Amino acid sequence: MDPLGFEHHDHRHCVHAALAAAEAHCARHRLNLTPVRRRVLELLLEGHRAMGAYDILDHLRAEGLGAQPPVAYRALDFLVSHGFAHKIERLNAFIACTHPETDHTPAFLICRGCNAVAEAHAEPTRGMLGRAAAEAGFEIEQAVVEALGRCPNCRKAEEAPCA
Amino acid sequence: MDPLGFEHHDHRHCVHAALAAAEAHCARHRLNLTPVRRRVLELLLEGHRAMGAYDILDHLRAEGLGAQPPVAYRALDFLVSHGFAHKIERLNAFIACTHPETDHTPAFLICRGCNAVAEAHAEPTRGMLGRAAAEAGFEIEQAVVEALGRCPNCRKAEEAPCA
DNA sequence: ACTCCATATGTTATGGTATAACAACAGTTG
DNA sequence: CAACTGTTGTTATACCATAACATATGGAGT
Repeated sequence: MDPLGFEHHDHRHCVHAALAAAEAHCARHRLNLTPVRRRVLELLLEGHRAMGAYDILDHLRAEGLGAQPPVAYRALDFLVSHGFAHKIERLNAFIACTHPETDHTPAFLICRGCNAVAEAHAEPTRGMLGRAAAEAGFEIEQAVVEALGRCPNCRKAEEAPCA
Repeated sequence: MDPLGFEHHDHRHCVHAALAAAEAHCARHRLNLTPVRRRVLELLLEGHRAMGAYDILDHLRAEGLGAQPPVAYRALDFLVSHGFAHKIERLNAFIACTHPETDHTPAFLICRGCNAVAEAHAEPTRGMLGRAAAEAGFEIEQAVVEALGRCPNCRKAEEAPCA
């Protein structure tokens, strides 16, 4: 397990840092990072991959933080709507944001081998799509950009099947 | 109802033309455009918008063409895998392709006012996303590009609330 | 004609994702 | 304290999708 940038890194550290950043952000913006919401963000950060709402719910249940789907979905809605997490439409799953604070339109690279997800940056209002939208008189408010393919690790594994 | 390019057009004609084109393509490529598959494509073309699998299924049922979900899903799988239709991940719905034959990576403009969907063309392997993927060593095989926003008609309606 | 095989359809059952609707409670503001 | 806002808890249900197996249908080869 070493997704996101498809590289290894100090995971323990990044979880804590992201959590602290989220807390600071919420304090600054008068947002209520309740125990459930905080824990869901932590779970997403720890998992460091796309997780289904019911995966999350299983953890919450085990910890006595809520037993019904709406509990998980509400926490996820909060995180997504404030930019702490994103939904991967293609997977019906959620993932912690790797650069919150930064105003960004996320794009995802989803590996079909290991399901790792890396977050990149897109500018949907530019390029061909932006031009097409402008021509059609369409106002883009939000965009889902998800590329499916194979991450470097899985490509390597396929070329050199030494396992 | 006048989606796709967000403009009015001779709908009757485009349904027939698209259906004829699909038939020709299937004949040429030895694909089996069975009654169910043909009818599902026709429904998508007639509806001219994103339709859920169960919407489709309701029609099929009413026409005695199949009563269970797999019937609809299988026909949709066929159409999608041969490029006659696309799945809109964001809506969990399907839409007829507006330019089959052409080899293309579809991108969609989805209006949150009227749910109309226009199909544009994207080149995910270029631009920022392509660069990010190349840097990460990620090989893009397929891409989902879906922009949400407001179509010209709904924008107009909002500015001049004369209804 | 008959068997074999591939493809397509039919059906049952189930699994996975998501939300509506309402009840209860906490904090805070006037 | 009363009214309000926001959060959580719970029930119930709706919606989306597929696994698994049974049944047909239509060639290809003999």
